[in-house]
Amino acid sequence: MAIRLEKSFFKRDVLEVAPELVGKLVCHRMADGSVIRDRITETEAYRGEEDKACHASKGRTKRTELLYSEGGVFYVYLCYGMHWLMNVVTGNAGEPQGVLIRAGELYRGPAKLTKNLRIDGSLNGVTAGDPADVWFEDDGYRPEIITAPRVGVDYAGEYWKQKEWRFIGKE
DNA sequence: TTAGTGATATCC
DNA sequence: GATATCACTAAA
Repeated sequence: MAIRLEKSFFKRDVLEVAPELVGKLVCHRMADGSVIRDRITETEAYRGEEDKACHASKGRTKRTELLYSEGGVFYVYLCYGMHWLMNVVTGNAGEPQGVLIRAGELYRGPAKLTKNLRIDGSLNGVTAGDPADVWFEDDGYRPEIITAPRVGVDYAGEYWKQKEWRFIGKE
């Protein structure tokens, strides 16, 4: 039996939420009522203004403002003009933190995942669960988690580059 | 390895 | 208004 994750699940430190999100299911209800699901196999944590790889490191702007809201809010970002990347804000309001959903069991790769789940900018700022049509489910699956350095953060410098804030579910 | 793509931030 | 940047993918 699958349990829908409560908003409180996201109101914790991103370093607690990110690994726990691995193995969970992302669900998205379509306009016609059908639901698309995929199991998360890989996440990454982005935390704080001091984390140069985090968008919030550049300061609070219209775009990053969502990261400062409280846990459970989706932060969907268009990258390279054609790829939507899906994040979930964690922690309390005022603490810029977020989990990037990097890959699913069916759709590997952050942009493929959003493409196949029909995630796009219209979901930016939507709260998970609630009346929203996007939410997370826990069906009891607990994969073994392995950590690794984050991807695509060369520009963030050695210190942040080496942080093992990438969480991958082991088969 | 490179092209393609568009929103955002930063610089006039 | 103009340009540089970007947490990517697909094709070669």
